[in-house]
Amino acid sequence: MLGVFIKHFLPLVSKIKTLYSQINKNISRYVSFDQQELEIFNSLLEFKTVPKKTMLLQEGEMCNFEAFVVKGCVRKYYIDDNGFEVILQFAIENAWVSDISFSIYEDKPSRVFIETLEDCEFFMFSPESKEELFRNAPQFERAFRILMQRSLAVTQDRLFNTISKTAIEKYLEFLEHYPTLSQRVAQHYIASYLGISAEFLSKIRTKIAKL
Amino acid sequence: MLGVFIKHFLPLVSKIKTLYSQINKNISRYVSFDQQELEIFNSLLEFKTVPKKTMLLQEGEMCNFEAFVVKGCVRKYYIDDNGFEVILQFAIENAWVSDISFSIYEDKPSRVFIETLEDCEFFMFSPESKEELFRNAPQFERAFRILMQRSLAVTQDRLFNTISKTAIEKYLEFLEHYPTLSQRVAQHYIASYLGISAEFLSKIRTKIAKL
DNA sequence: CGCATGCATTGAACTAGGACAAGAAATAAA
DNA sequence: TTTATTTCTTGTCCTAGTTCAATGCATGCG
Repeated sequence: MLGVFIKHFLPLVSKIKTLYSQINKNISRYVSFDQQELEIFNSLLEFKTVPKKTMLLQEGEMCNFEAFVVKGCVRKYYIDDNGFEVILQFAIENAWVSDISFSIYEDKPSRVFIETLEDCEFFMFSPESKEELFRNAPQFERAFRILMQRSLAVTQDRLFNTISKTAIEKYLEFLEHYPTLSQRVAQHYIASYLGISAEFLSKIRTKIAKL
Repeated sequence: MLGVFIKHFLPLVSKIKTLYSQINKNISRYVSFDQQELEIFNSLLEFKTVPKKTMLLQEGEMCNFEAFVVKGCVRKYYIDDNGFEVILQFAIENAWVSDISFSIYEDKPSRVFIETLEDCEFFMFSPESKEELFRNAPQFERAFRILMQRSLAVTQDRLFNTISKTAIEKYLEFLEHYPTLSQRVAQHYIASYLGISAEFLSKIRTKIAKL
């Protein structure tokens, strides 16, 4: 009996500890928290395992989570008027994904989809838990403000690139910026992220390879 | 003596009151504050009048302000590798402008310029004042987080449009979204904002006019 | 007032990137 | 292993948008 406990339960406890320390490290990046605050935070998170090719959010639904990617890879995308997918974000280890856009144009339903591309592990955070967190440990308000601010900076930078750079430049910059991602996800997803057609990306790649 | 006071000073006091109520209304949009909190907030703001065509921020400088536009219009823009301006934001009455990007790639100097397009009135907010505000009235952390969140949603939406829509669609959507702006700023600025050439925007406009 | 500088328009030639189609390669499924 | 499905490549033709003039129109400014 004790043997079973040691063999199965202890490693699990140890894994969970590692997972919490992963997200705690992330949230403490710009604001430092004491042990008690982190425990409040951790108690409000829900750990979740999701197989690949699973939809976390469908068009028109209300997004009732913020997800921290412990492991795996997801894409967040829109579908435009002609039925084309436009990928807004890849989220891999230690990134956050959620849809915040619904709050803007309250009348229009959100067109955002969020889908896992690999088997994933998440910490999920509901709006209610978030409110409770802010009530019990107001310092987190600050941490989330800074996270938001960084996302905004990244998005602005990407907007600038999208407007001012050629397809080749965008692709090279993508490779530099997300070196592992080109191995992990299909080319046509990268094309969709860069705002170019899959065929053209392929042509770019052969051109680059010939240099 | 009293006559002078009544004639000059009282109207000024009244104007200042109106100005404060304008920014207070804006900051209270998603979080409500009591009178005392608003007074702390107001005491940390600096009111500033700036003539048109003035640079508030130059490339490479550190952005040491967040500006609330009381009156007037400014543009925030990057310059790309070929020397072309790309306008990231127009800020008019009741909008905030600042450069938050410097915090991301700490090594590279910021390429952002902020310039007034009309005679402007601002409330300026320094990073130090902001910290002091958060210390003395932590509720503001929340308000600024939500402002950030809205900016992010707007920017994401714009990124999506930039990628997925044609120039005509983008222009029509711009007109709908910022109806007054097309009267207030030069066409080529709007073209730069939409990510198209000034000539092509002109062609689009004549095409639209003929319908 | 005339002049200069910036702004909008129009046209002609050009190009980056898209759309479509058809095959090759790779991955999954059976 | 064979088959099926998805992904990647390559070629041809096509178009949205650019670039580079040249010209007319404003607007400010000495």
